[in-house]
Amino acid sequence: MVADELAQRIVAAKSTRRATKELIYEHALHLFATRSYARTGLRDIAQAVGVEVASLYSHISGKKALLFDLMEFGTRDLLQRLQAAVDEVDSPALRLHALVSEHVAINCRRQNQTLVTFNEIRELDTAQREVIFPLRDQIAQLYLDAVTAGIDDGSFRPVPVRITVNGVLSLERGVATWYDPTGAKTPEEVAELHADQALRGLLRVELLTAAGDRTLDAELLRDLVGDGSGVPVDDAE
Amino acid sequence: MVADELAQRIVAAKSTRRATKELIYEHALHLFATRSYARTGLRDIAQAVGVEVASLYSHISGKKALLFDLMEFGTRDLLQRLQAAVDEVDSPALRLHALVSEHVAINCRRQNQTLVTFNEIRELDTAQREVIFPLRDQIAQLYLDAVTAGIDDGSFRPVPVRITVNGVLSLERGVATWYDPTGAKTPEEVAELHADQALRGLLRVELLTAAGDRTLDAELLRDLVGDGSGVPVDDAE
DNA sequence: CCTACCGATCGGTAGG
DNA sequence: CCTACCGATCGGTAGG
Repeated sequence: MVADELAQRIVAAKSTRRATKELIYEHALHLFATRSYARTGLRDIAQAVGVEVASLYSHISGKKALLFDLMEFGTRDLLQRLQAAVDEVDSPALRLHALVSEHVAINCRRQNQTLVTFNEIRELDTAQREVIFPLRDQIAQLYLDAVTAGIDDGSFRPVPVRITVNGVLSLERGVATWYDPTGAKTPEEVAELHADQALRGLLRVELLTAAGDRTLDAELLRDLVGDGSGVPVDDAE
Repeated sequence: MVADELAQRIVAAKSTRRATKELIYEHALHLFATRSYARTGLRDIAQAVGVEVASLYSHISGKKALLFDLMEFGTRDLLQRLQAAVDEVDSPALRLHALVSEHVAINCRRQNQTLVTFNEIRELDTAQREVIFPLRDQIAQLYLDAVTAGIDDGSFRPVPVRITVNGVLSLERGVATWYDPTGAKTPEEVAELHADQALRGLLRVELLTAAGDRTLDAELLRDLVGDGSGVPVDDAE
């Protein structure tokens, strides 16, 4: 090939550089989620994007780094959204409700992200996992804090905190495995259902009695436990 | 090698044939669970067992068939145990309680089995999956029946059945990812906690009011909803 | 971004 | 159950 042709190619490459990099990450996420990381070759990703394998290396440093980037971005983003969801919520019950409904909705909307993040963690090397695990711990801590505070202020039963939180997190992850975006339920509806279910397992019975069989949404919860700025209302209804 | 030596080897092989086959399945399950199917080579399994790769083929027909056998056995065994657990239980609430506590205890005791069964399903080919999926469907059906019957007889709230069951099954699977057999809780304790949590999310509030904050074990449930052989006791306590 | 290519690994087989 | 070996695939690189 003559020099001009090469120059031309490089110019063309640069003008679509950002788009190509995004395409790589998009298709990689999709393939990793549906076929698994191990069963997805760089050749599959290159083909989906429409380039040769060697060309991938102007955008990524390797297959494992590609997986790591996807997992790190997804986990960081999730943490930030959950932190934002509980940011100015004082009442523990309302905080847990916000965590569960936000988390479930995210796991519905970004199924592939969730699936890859949890199915492929073993593929990372130790150094990479040492970045992801603290992020996960921070997410779990939001839940641990909410449940602990809820027990302390008397809105939750005195459950074993760690196991309960593990249960809630498992429930949320599971959503990514079965949620059907073409089905009847919206992410928000699934979120509300799971939040209701989780809260009912935790709230003290006196509060549940006041709620009856109505859905435990944020508004009803605020009536039941107060908004954290004053005395809990335990004779609502 | 002379004929005598070969004969000797074959005799030695036959006398430990059963033991070797079991060793292969044991080590394969352990390696698949900890390192994943894709990252486990037949060489790893052979080394763990203490034979050469080629020798594996007198016991198994291939790597994928080995995975399939493990998954099929585990799933069939689980189905049978769950069926036995609900066999002569009439009350829907008691049936769900039996399902959850038996299932959670099994997933604690056989973590590797559970992890492999759910993490590696994508590695099977279509024909193999067509054996496993109906078994899973039968397991899910036990839950669907219990929840539906519980709504019909008035012990459960009118929840969306499918989503609720998906939630319970996710919760149970999750146990295999975090349960620590060297930790403080026995499988039975974890089982009882999760069964309590699940039942509280489902029972109608009048029944919960009668239960108060006591653990919803089988005995208490029988008092609350009856044993299915008579009229539900809804004014217990 | 492409052509051409490589070393390593892997599941599996032949034959005894 | 072992020795010896193979074809296929894969992540990745050199060089333009």
